Amino acid sequence: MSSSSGQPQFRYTQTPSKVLHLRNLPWECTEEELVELCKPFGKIVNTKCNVGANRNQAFVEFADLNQAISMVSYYASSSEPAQVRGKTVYIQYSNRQEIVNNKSSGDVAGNVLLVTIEGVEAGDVSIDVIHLQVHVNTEKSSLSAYCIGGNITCLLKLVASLTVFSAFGFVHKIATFEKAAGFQALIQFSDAETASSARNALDGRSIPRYLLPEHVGSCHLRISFSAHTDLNIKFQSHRSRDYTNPYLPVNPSAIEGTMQSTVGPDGKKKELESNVLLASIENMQYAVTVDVLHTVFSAFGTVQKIAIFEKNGGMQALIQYPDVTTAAVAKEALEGHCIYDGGYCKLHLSYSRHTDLNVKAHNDRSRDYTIPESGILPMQQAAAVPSAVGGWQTSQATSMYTGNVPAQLPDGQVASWDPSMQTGRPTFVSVPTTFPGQTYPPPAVPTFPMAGGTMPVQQLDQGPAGITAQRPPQYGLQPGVQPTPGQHPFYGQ
DNA sequence: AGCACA
Repeated sequence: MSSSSGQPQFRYTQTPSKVLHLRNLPWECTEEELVELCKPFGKIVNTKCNVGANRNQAFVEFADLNQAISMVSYYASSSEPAQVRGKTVYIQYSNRQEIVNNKSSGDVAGNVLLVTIEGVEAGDVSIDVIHLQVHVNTEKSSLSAYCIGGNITCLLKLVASLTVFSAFGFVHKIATFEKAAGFQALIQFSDAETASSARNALDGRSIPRYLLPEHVGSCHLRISFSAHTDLNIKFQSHRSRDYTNPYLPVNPSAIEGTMQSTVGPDGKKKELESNVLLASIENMQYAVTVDVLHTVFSAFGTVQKIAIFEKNGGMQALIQYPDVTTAAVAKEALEGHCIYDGGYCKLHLSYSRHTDLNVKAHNDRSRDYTIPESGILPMQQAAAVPSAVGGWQTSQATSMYTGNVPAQLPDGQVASWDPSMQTGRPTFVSVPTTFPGQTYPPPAVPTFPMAGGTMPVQQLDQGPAGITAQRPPQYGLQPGVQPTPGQHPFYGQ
Protein backbone atom coordinates (compact mmCIF):
# COMPACT_ATOMS: atom_id res chain seq x y z
CA MET A 1 0.00 0.00 0.00
CA SER A 2 2.32 2.66 1.17
CA SER A 3 5.05 1.05 -0.85
CA SER A 4 2.95 1.20 -4.00
CA SER A 5 3.02 4.96 -3.79
CA GLY A 6 6.74 4.99 -3.09
CA GLN A 7 9.62 5.30 -5.54
CA PRO A 8 9.20 2.80 -8.29
CA GLN A 9 12.92 2.31 -8.56
CA PHE A 10 13.03 0.69 -5.16
CA ARG A 11 10.73 -1.94 -6.39
CA TYR A 12 13.23 -3.00 -8.93
CA THR A 13 15.99 -3.42 -6.52
CA GLN A 14 13.92 -5.21 -4.03
CA THR A 15 12.45 -7.98 -6.05
CA PRO A 16 15.07 -10.66 -6.37
CA SER A 17 15.68 -12.27 -9.68
CA LYS A 18 18.15 -14.69 -11.14
CA VAL A 19 18.79 -11.92 -13.60
CA LEU A 20 20.97 -9.05 -12.56
CA HIS A 21 21.04 -5.71 -14.22
CA LEU A 22 24.46 -4.14 -14.41
CA ARG A 23 24.99 -0.55 -15.40
CA ASN A 24 27.78 1.92 -15.69
CA LEU A 25 29.82 -0.68 -17.44
CA PRO A 26 32.89 0.40 -19.31
CA TRP A 27 32.73 0.99 -22.99
CA GLU A 28 32.41 -2.11 -25.07
CA CYS A 29 32.40 -4.31 -22.05
CA THR A 30 32.70 -7.87 -23.19
CA GLU A 31 30.83 -10.87 -22.09
CA GLU A 32 34.06 -12.27 -20.74
CA GLU A 33 34.49 -9.34 -18.46
CA LEU A 34 30.98 -9.77 -17.20
CA VAL A 35 31.49 -13.40 -16.55
CA GLU A 36 34.73 -12.65 -14.81
CA LEU A 37 32.92 -10.36 -12.46
CA CYS A 38 29.94 -12.54 -11.76
CA LYS A 39 31.07 -16.09 -11.86
CA PRO A 40 32.44 -16.16 -8.31
CA PHE A 41 28.86 -16.04 -7.16
CA GLY A 42 27.44 -18.84 -9.21
CA LYS A 43 26.85 -20.36 -12.55
CA ILE A 44 26.04 -17.95 -15.27
CA VAL A 45 23.60 -19.31 -17.77
CA ASN A 46 23.08 -16.31 -19.95
CA THR A 47 24.20 -12.79 -20.54
CA LYS A 48 23.26 -9.83 -22.59
CA CYS A 49 25.79 -7.15 -23.18
CA ASN A 50 25.80 -3.71 -24.66
CA VAL A 51 22.34 -2.91 -23.54
CA GLY A 52 20.86 0.52 -23.46
CA ALA A 53 21.36 3.62 -25.46
CA ASN A 54 24.93 3.88 -24.36
CA ARG A 55 25.47 0.19 -24.59
CA ASN A 56 26.97 0.25 -21.20
CA GLN A 57 24.47 -1.90 -19.43
CA ALA A 58 24.18 -5.63 -19.28
CA PHE A 59 22.21 -8.49 -17.89
CA VAL A 60 23.56 -11.57 -16.31
CA GLU A 61 21.43 -14.55 -15.51
CA PHE A 62 22.47 -17.02 -12.85
CA ALA A 63 21.39 -20.59 -12.77
CA ASP A 64 19.98 -20.13 -9.35
CA LEU A 65 18.24 -17.29 -7.63
CA ASN A 66 20.43 -17.66 -4.55
CA GLN A 67 23.51 -17.04 -6.62
CA ALA A 68 22.11 -13.75 -7.80
CA ILE A 69 21.15 -12.86 -4.29
CA SER A 70 24.61 -13.66 -3.03
CA MET A 71 26.17 -11.34 -5.55
CA VAL A 72 23.83 -8.48 -4.83
CA SER A 73 24.17 -8.83 -1.12
CA TYR A 74 27.90 -9.20 -1.31
CA TYR A 75 28.35 -5.92 -3.06
CA ALA A 76 25.64 -4.29 -0.99
CA SER A 77 27.78 -4.75 2.06
CA SER A 78 31.19 -4.65 0.50
CA SER A 79 33.46 -1.73 0.88
CA GLU A 80 34.86 -2.48 -2.53
CA PRO A 81 32.37 -1.80 -5.25
CA ALA A 82 31.99 -4.15 -8.15
CA GLN A 83 34.33 -3.06 -10.88
CA VAL A 84 35.12 -3.78 -14.44
CA ARG A 85 38.30 -2.26 -15.73
CA GLY A 86 38.43 -0.14 -12.66
CA LYS A 87 35.03 1.30 -13.30
CA THR A 88 32.40 0.92 -10.66
CA VAL A 89 29.55 -1.22 -11.79
CA TYR A 90 26.14 -0.92 -10.25
CA ILE A 91 24.27 -4.12 -9.76
CA GLN A 92 20.61 -4.72 -9.14
CA TYR A 93 18.07 -7.38 -9.65
CA SER A 94 16.56 -7.10 -13.01
CA ASN A 95 12.88 -6.53 -13.21
CA ARG A 96 12.66 -9.61 -15.36
CA GLN A 97 13.05 -13.17 -14.30
CA GLU A 98 15.08 -14.36 -17.19
CA ILE A 99 17.05 -13.08 -20.08
CA VAL A 100 14.95 -13.44 -23.11
CA ASN A 101 17.24 -14.95 -25.59
CA ASN A 102 17.70 -12.18 -27.92
CA LYS A 103 20.91 -13.00 -29.42
CA SER A 104 19.63 -12.71 -32.94
CA SER A 105 21.12 -9.27 -32.91
CA GLY A 106 24.51 -10.44 -33.83
CA ASP A 107 25.38 -13.66 -32.18
CA VAL A 108 23.04 -16.27 -33.50
CA ALA A 109 24.45 -17.73 -36.61
CA GLY A 110 22.54 -17.09 -39.78
CA ASN A 111 23.43 -17.19 -43.40
CA VAL A 112 23.60 -13.43 -43.70
CA LEU A 113 26.38 -11.39 -42.22
CA LEU A 114 26.22 -7.78 -41.28
CA VAL A 115 29.56 -6.27 -42.00
CA THR A 116 30.48 -2.88 -40.72
CA ILE A 117 33.50 -1.25 -42.17
CA GLU A 118 34.89 1.37 -39.93
CA GLY A 119 36.73 4.27 -41.29
CA VAL A 120 35.54 3.95 -44.81
CA GLU A 121 33.00 5.82 -46.81
CA ALA A 122 31.26 4.43 -49.77
CA GLY A 123 33.38 6.36 -52.19
CA ASP A 124 36.62 5.42 -50.58
CA VAL A 125 37.03 2.20 -52.37
CA SER A 126 36.97 3.10 -55.94
CA ILE A 127 37.61 1.86 -59.37
CA ASP A 128 41.28 1.88 -58.64
CA VAL A 129 41.05 -1.28 -56.74
CA ILE A 130 38.65 -3.18 -58.84
CA HIS A 131 41.20 -5.40 -60.39
CA LEU A 132 42.51 -6.31 -57.07
CA GLN A 133 39.12 -7.02 -55.77
CA VAL A 134 37.80 -8.97 -58.60
CA HIS A 135 41.12 -10.51 -58.98
CA VAL A 136 40.85 -12.27 -55.74
CA ASN A 137 37.35 -13.13 -56.63
CA THR A 138 38.90 -15.46 -59.03
CA GLU A 139 39.00 -17.75 -56.13
CA LYS A 140 35.38 -18.10 -56.82
CA SER A 141 35.59 -17.28 -60.38
CA SER A 142 32.10 -18.33 -61.09
CA LEU A 143 30.91 -15.79 -58.64
CA SER A 144 32.71 -12.84 -59.96
CA ALA A 145 30.92 -12.78 -63.21
CA TYR A 146 28.62 -10.03 -62.26
CA CYS A 147 30.94 -7.80 -60.47
CA ILE A 148 30.48 -4.43 -61.95
CA GLY A 149 32.67 -1.53 -61.29
CA GLY A 150 35.23 -1.03 -58.65
CA ASN A 151 33.53 -0.18 -55.49
CA ILE A 152 32.90 -1.28 -52.05
CA THR A 153 30.51 -3.88 -53.17
CA CYS A 154 33.22 -5.58 -55.07
CA LEU A 155 35.47 -5.24 -52.17
CA LEU A 156 32.96 -6.82 -49.93
CA LYS A 157 32.44 -9.53 -52.36
CA LEU A 158 36.08 -10.03 -52.24
CA VAL A 159 36.10 -10.02 -48.53
CA ALA A 160 33.36 -12.53 -48.41
CA SER A 161 34.57 -14.85 -51.05
CA LEU A 162 38.13 -14.62 -49.97
CA THR A 163 37.14 -15.91 -46.69
CA VAL A 164 35.29 -18.98 -47.48
CA PHE A 165 37.28 -21.59 -49.13
CA SER A 166 34.90 -24.35 -48.88
CA ALA A 167 33.68 -25.48 -52.20
CA PHE A 168 30.30 -24.25 -51.17
CA GLY A 169 31.31 -20.87 -50.00
CA PHE A 170 29.03 -19.17 -52.34
CA VAL A 171 28.28 -15.54 -51.84
CA HIS A 172 24.74 -15.15 -52.99
CA LYS A 173 23.95 -11.54 -52.49
CA ILE A 174 25.35 -8.32 -51.18
CA ALA A 175 23.55 -5.21 -50.17
CA THR A 176 25.43 -2.19 -48.97
CA PHE A 177 24.25 0.91 -47.25
CA GLU A 178 25.62 3.79 -45.38
CA LYS A 179 24.72 4.50 -41.86
CA ALA A 180 25.75 7.22 -39.60
CA ALA A 181 28.13 4.86 -37.92
CA GLY A 182 29.85 3.94 -41.11
CA PHE A 183 29.59 1.75 -44.07
CA GLN A 184 27.66 -1.43 -43.75
CA ALA A 185 26.85 -4.36 -45.87
CA LEU A 186 24.79 -7.46 -45.68
CA ILE A 187 26.42 -10.46 -47.22
CA GLN A 188 24.34 -13.48 -47.89
CA PHE A 189 25.84 -16.91 -47.95
CA SER A 190 24.18 -20.15 -48.70
CA ASP A 191 24.15 -21.27 -45.14
CA ALA A 192 25.02 -20.34 -41.63
CA GLU A 193 28.10 -22.52 -41.56
CA THR A 194 29.65 -20.69 -44.44
CA ALA A 195 28.69 -17.39 -42.98
CA SER A 196 30.17 -18.40 -39.67
CA SER A 197 33.46 -19.33 -41.15
CA ALA A 198 33.54 -16.05 -42.94
CA ARG A 199 32.79 -14.23 -39.78
CA ASN A 200 35.31 -16.13 -37.75
CA ALA A 201 37.98 -15.51 -40.27
CA LEU A 202 37.41 -11.85 -40.81
CA ASP A 203 35.78 -10.31 -37.81
CA GLY A 204 38.07 -7.72 -36.38
CA ARG A 205 40.49 -7.88 -39.22
CA SER A 206 41.43 -5.14 -41.54
CA ILE A 207 41.30 -4.83 -45.22
CA PRO A 208 44.86 -4.71 -46.47
CA ARG A 209 45.96 -1.19 -46.89
CA TYR A 210 47.08 -1.61 -50.39
CA LEU A 211 43.55 -2.31 -51.40
CA LEU A 212 42.48 1.04 -50.18
CA PRO A 213 43.01 4.58 -51.26
CA GLU A 214 45.76 6.31 -49.44
CA HIS A 215 43.60 8.67 -47.51
CA VAL A 216 41.78 5.83 -45.91
CA GLY A 217 43.29 4.93 -42.64
CA SER A 218 42.78 1.61 -41.05
CA CYS A 219 39.76 -0.22 -42.20
CA HIS A 220 38.43 -2.60 -39.67
CA LEU A 221 35.73 -5.08 -40.30
CA ARG A 222 33.17 -5.72 -37.67
CA ILE A 223 31.02 -8.64 -38.50
CA SER A 224 27.93 -9.99 -36.89
CA PHE A 225 25.03 -12.05 -38.00
CA SER A 226 22.05 -10.41 -39.48
CA ALA A 227 18.60 -11.64 -38.80
CA HIS A 228 17.93 -11.62 -42.49
CA THR A 229 17.90 -14.86 -44.34
CA ASP A 230 17.27 -13.72 -47.86
CA LEU A 231 18.13 -10.32 -49.17
CA ASN A 232 15.85 -8.72 -51.64
CA ILE A 233 18.10 -7.32 -54.30
CA LYS A 234 16.38 -5.30 -56.97
CA PHE A 235 19.28 -4.34 -59.17
CA GLN A 236 22.81 -5.20 -59.89
CA SER A 237 24.46 -2.00 -58.95
CA HIS A 238 27.41 -0.48 -57.22
CA ARG A 239 25.60 -0.93 -53.97
CA SER A 240 23.94 -4.23 -54.33
CA ARG A 241 24.49 -7.43 -56.11
CA ASP A 242 22.71 -10.68 -56.58
CA TYR A 243 25.15 -13.27 -57.77
CA THR A 244 22.48 -15.86 -58.08
CA ASN A 245 20.62 -13.98 -60.71
CA PRO A 246 22.58 -12.87 -63.72
CA TYR A 247 19.44 -11.66 -65.39
CA LEU A 248 18.58 -9.18 -62.76
CA PRO A 249 18.37 -5.78 -64.36
CA VAL A 250 21.37 -3.58 -64.01
CA ASN A 251 20.62 -0.26 -62.55
CA PRO A 252 21.80 2.08 -65.29
CA SER A 253 22.99 4.75 -62.94
CA ALA A 254 24.88 2.16 -61.05
CA ILE A 255 27.21 1.13 -63.75
CA GLU A 256 28.16 4.54 -64.95
CA GLY A 257 31.63 3.91 -63.89
CA THR A 258 31.82 0.94 -66.10
CA MET A 259 30.15 2.44 -69.04
CA GLN A 260 31.89 5.73 -68.91
CA SER A 261 35.22 4.35 -69.59
CA THR A 262 34.00 2.51 -72.56
CA VAL A 263 33.11 5.91 -73.78
CA GLY A 264 36.26 7.36 -75.11
CA PRO A 265 37.35 10.86 -74.36
CA ASP A 266 36.51 11.63 -77.92
CA GLY A 267 32.92 11.12 -77.02
CA LYS A 268 32.83 7.94 -78.95
CA LYS A 269 29.97 5.93 -77.64
CA LYS A 270 29.99 2.41 -76.50
CA GLU A 271 30.95 -0.16 -78.97
CA LEU A 272 28.85 -3.24 -79.20
CA GLU A 273 29.73 -5.33 -76.27
CA SER A 274 30.70 -8.93 -76.26
CA ASN A 275 31.73 -11.58 -73.86
CA VAL A 276 34.87 -11.97 -75.90
CA LEU A 277 37.61 -9.41 -75.69
CA LEU A 278 40.12 -8.69 -78.36
CA ALA A 279 43.44 -7.79 -76.89
CA SER A 280 46.27 -6.36 -78.82
CA ILE A 281 49.56 -6.14 -77.11
CA GLU A 282 51.83 -3.26 -77.66
CA ASN A 283 55.50 -3.06 -76.92
CA MET A 284 55.81 -6.73 -76.41
CA GLN A 285 59.26 -7.07 -74.99
CA TYR A 286 58.48 -10.22 -73.16
CA ALA A 287 56.68 -13.35 -74.02
CA VAL A 288 53.01 -13.24 -73.47
CA THR A 289 51.74 -16.75 -73.38
CA VAL A 290 48.32 -18.18 -73.08
CA ASP A 291 49.07 -18.81 -69.48
CA VAL A 292 50.06 -15.29 -68.83
CA LEU A 293 46.90 -14.03 -70.40
CA HIS A 294 44.89 -16.50 -68.49
CA THR A 295 46.43 -15.35 -65.29
CA VAL A 296 45.79 -11.76 -66.04
CA PHE A 297 42.29 -12.04 -67.32
CA SER A 298 41.17 -14.54 -64.76
CA ALA A 299 41.28 -11.75 -62.32
CA PHE A 300 37.89 -10.70 -63.47
CA GLY A 301 36.07 -13.92 -63.83
CA THR A 302 36.23 -17.27 -65.36
CA VAL A 303 38.18 -17.27 -68.54
CA GLN A 304 36.65 -19.83 -70.79
CA LYS A 305 38.85 -19.74 -73.80
CA ILE A 306 41.87 -17.96 -75.12
CA ALA A 307 43.26 -17.75 -78.59
CA ILE A 308 46.44 -16.01 -79.62
CA PHE A 309 47.31 -15.00 -83.13
CA GLU A 310 49.53 -12.67 -85.06
CA LYS A 311 48.15 -9.65 -86.75
CA ASN A 312 50.15 -7.08 -88.65
CA GLY A 313 53.29 -8.28 -87.05
CA GLY A 314 51.82 -7.71 -83.63
CA MET A 315 50.22 -10.07 -81.28
CA GLN A 316 46.56 -10.24 -80.56
CA ALA A 317 44.48 -12.46 -78.43
CA LEU A 318 40.88 -13.28 -77.92
CA ILE A 319 39.72 -13.87 -74.41
CA GLN A 320 36.35 -15.38 -73.83
CA TYR A 321 34.35 -14.85 -70.70
CA PRO A 322 31.05 -16.40 -69.86
CA ASP A 323 29.24 -13.13 -70.12
CA VAL A 324 29.44 -9.58 -71.31
CA THR A 325 29.50 -8.10 -67.88
CA THR A 326 32.66 -9.84 -66.90
CA ALA A 327 34.23 -8.90 -70.16
CA ALA A 328 33.22 -5.31 -69.61
CA VAL A 329 34.78 -5.25 -66.21
CA ALA A 330 37.96 -6.80 -67.44
CA LYS A 331 38.11 -4.49 -70.38
CA GLU A 332 37.68 -1.45 -68.31
CA ALA A 333 40.12 -2.48 -65.70
CA LEU A 334 42.82 -3.62 -68.04
CA GLU A 335 42.61 -1.23 -70.91
CA GLY A 336 45.83 0.61 -71.36
CA HIS A 337 47.58 -1.22 -68.60
CA CYS A 338 50.74 -3.15 -68.91
CA ILE A 339 51.40 -6.69 -68.03
CA TYR A 340 54.88 -5.85 -66.98
CA ASP A 341 56.42 -2.89 -65.33
CA GLY A 342 58.07 -0.40 -67.48
CA GLY A 343 55.39 -0.09 -70.07
CA TYR A 344 55.98 -3.49 -71.53
CA CYS A 345 53.21 -5.50 -73.06
CA LYS A 346 50.62 -2.83 -72.94
CA LEU A 347 47.12 -4.07 -73.41
CA HIS A 348 44.57 -2.56 -75.72
CA LEU A 349 41.19 -4.06 -75.46
CA SER A 350 38.09 -4.00 -77.52
CA TYR A 351 35.11 -6.19 -77.86
CA SER A 352 35.37 -8.97 -80.32
CA ARG A 353 32.52 -9.79 -82.58
CA HIS A 354 32.97 -13.39 -81.55
CA THR A 355 30.88 -14.83 -78.83
CA ASP A 356 32.19 -18.35 -78.71
CA LEU A 357 35.68 -19.19 -79.76
CA ASN A 358 36.37 -22.38 -81.54
CA VAL A 359 39.80 -23.23 -80.32
CA LYS A 360 42.00 -26.17 -79.77
CA ALA A 361 41.71 -27.34 -76.27
CA HIS A 362 45.34 -27.16 -75.42
CA ASN A 363 48.19 -25.84 -77.41
CA ASP A 364 50.52 -22.94 -77.18
CA ARG A 365 48.27 -20.61 -79.07
CA SER A 366 44.96 -21.42 -77.60
CA ARG A 367 43.28 -22.97 -74.68
CA ASP A 368 39.83 -24.13 -73.81
CA TYR A 369 39.41 -24.03 -70.08
CA THR A 370 35.90 -25.30 -70.21
CA ILE A 371 37.24 -28.71 -71.04
CA PRO A 372 37.98 -30.41 -67.77
CA GLU A 373 41.30 -31.97 -68.54
CA SER A 374 42.74 -28.82 -69.92
CA GLY A 375 42.79 -27.14 -66.62
CA ILE A 376 41.76 -27.18 -63.06
CA LEU A 377 38.21 -26.48 -62.32
CA PRO A 378 37.60 -23.35 -60.39
CA MET A 379 35.59 -25.01 -57.70
CA GLN A 380 38.34 -27.44 -57.07
CA GLN A 381 40.67 -24.63 -56.49
CA ALA A 382 38.31 -23.02 -54.16
CA ALA A 383 37.96 -26.13 -52.17
CA ALA A 384 41.61 -26.78 -52.14
CA VAL A 385 42.76 -23.43 -51.04
CA PRO A 386 43.18 -23.66 -47.35
CA SER A 387 42.84 -20.09 -46.40
CA ALA A 388 43.60 -16.74 -47.73
CA VAL A 389 43.06 -15.11 -44.47
CA GLY A 390 46.74 -14.73 -44.12
CA GLY A 391 46.44 -11.99 -46.57
CA TRP A 392 44.31 -10.05 -44.25
CA GLN A 393 45.85 -7.91 -41.74
CA THR A 394 45.38 -8.40 -38.15
CA SER A 395 45.53 -5.20 -36.30
CA GLN A 396 49.15 -5.74 -35.67
CA ALA A 397 50.03 -6.80 -39.13
CA THR A 398 52.75 -9.02 -37.98
CA SER A 399 54.25 -11.76 -39.95
CA MET A 400 52.30 -11.25 -43.05
CA TYR A 401 54.84 -9.01 -44.44
CA THR A 402 57.92 -11.00 -44.32
CA GLY A 403 59.58 -9.03 -46.95
CA ASN A 404 60.66 -5.55 -47.42
CA VAL A 405 60.46 -5.85 -51.13
CA PRO A 406 60.69 -2.40 -52.44
CA ALA A 407 60.11 -2.94 -56.05
CA GLN A 408 61.07 -5.45 -58.58
CA LEU A 409 62.20 -8.33 -56.58
CA PRO A 410 61.77 -11.27 -58.80
CA ASP A 411 61.30 -13.92 -56.23
CA GLY A 412 58.30 -12.52 -54.48
CA GLN A 413 58.90 -13.94 -51.11
CA VAL A 414 56.03 -12.07 -49.73
CA ALA A 415 53.13 -13.72 -51.28
CA SER A 416 50.91 -12.73 -48.50
CA TRP A 417 47.89 -13.64 -50.48
CA ASP A 418 49.17 -16.84 -51.72
CA PRO A 419 47.37 -19.67 -50.04
CA SER A 420 49.84 -22.16 -51.28
CA MET A 421 52.52 -20.38 -49.38
CA GLN A 422 50.85 -21.55 -46.28
CA THR A 423 50.88 -25.11 -47.28
CA GLY A 424 54.35 -24.90 -48.57
CA ARG A 425 53.48 -26.16 -51.92
CA PRO A 426 51.68 -24.93 -54.93
CA THR A 427 48.38 -26.53 -54.44
CA PHE A 428 46.77 -25.75 -57.68
CA VAL A 429 48.69 -23.74 -60.04
CA SER A 430 46.16 -22.52 -62.43
CA VAL A 431 43.98 -19.72 -61.38
CA PRO A 432 45.30 -19.43 -57.88
CA THR A 433 48.48 -18.19 -59.34
CA THR A 434 46.62 -15.04 -59.92
CA PHE A 435 46.96 -14.37 -56.31
CA PRO A 436 48.66 -11.13 -55.96
CA GLY A 437 51.75 -10.60 -54.08
CA GLN A 438 53.63 -12.75 -56.40
CA THR A 439 56.12 -11.87 -58.91
CA TYR A 440 56.39 -12.61 -62.47
CA PRO A 441 59.58 -14.43 -63.17
CA PRO A 442 60.17 -14.30 -66.88
CA PRO A 443 60.95 -10.68 -67.36
CA ALA A 444 63.54 -8.99 -65.30
CA VAL A 445 60.96 -6.51 -64.27
CA PRO A 446 58.39 -8.74 -62.95
CA THR A 447 55.36 -6.85 -61.96
CA PHE A 448 52.01 -6.75 -63.43
CA PRO A 449 50.85 -3.56 -61.96
CA MET A 450 47.86 -3.04 -64.15
CA ALA A 451 49.59 0.10 -64.88
CA GLY A 452 48.96 2.32 -67.75
CA GLY A 453 52.10 3.95 -66.87
CA THR A 454 51.78 2.74 -63.37
CA MET A 455 48.89 2.48 -61.16
CA PRO A 456 48.51 4.34 -57.91
CA VAL A 457 47.93 1.06 -56.32
CA GLN A 458 51.55 0.45 -56.83
CA GLN A 459 52.52 2.92 -54.26
CA LEU A 460 53.74 1.18 -51.28
CA ASP A 461 52.98 2.40 -47.94
CA GLN A 462 54.07 1.56 -44.54
CA GLY A 463 52.30 -1.13 -42.74
CA PRO A 464 50.68 -0.26 -39.49
CA ALA A 465 53.55 -1.61 -37.53
CA GLY A 466 56.04 0.28 -39.55
CA ILE A 467 56.69 -2.74 -41.60
CA THR A 468 57.08 -1.94 -45.17
CA ALA A 469 54.25 -3.43 -47.00
CA GLN A 470 55.19 -5.61 -49.80
CA ARG A 471 54.48 -4.75 -53.28
CA PRO A 472 50.83 -4.67 -53.94
CA PRO A 473 49.28 -7.59 -55.61
CA GLN A 474 50.68 -8.44 -58.90
CA TYR A 475 49.52 -10.72 -61.47
CA GLY A 476 52.10 -13.24 -61.94
CA LEU A 477 53.29 -16.66 -61.72
CA GLN A 478 53.89 -18.52 -58.63
CA PRO A 479 57.35 -18.16 -57.26
CA GLY A 480 57.79 -21.83 -56.92
CA VAL A 481 56.82 -22.48 -60.42
CA GLN A 482 59.39 -20.35 -62.10
CA PRO A 483 58.59 -21.10 -65.65
CA THR A 484 60.81 -19.95 -68.34
CA PRO A 485 59.28 -18.05 -71.13
CA GLY A 486 57.68 -20.26 -73.62
CA GLN A 487 56.91 -23.00 -71.25
CA HIS A 488 53.55 -23.79 -69.82
CA PRO A 489 53.84 -23.83 -66.14
CA PHE A 490 50.19 -24.19 -65.45
CA TYR A 491 48.72 -26.73 -67.66
CA GLY A 492 51.77 -28.48 -68.71
CA GLN A 493 52.06 -32.13 -68.08
C1' DA B 1 23.96 5.30 -13.29
C1' DG B 2 18.36 3.17 -13.58
C1' DC B 3 15.96 -2.53 -17.52
C1' DA B 4 16.68 -5.43 -23.29
C1' DC B 5 13.55 -7.55 -30.21
C1' DA B 6 9.14 -3.58 -32.21
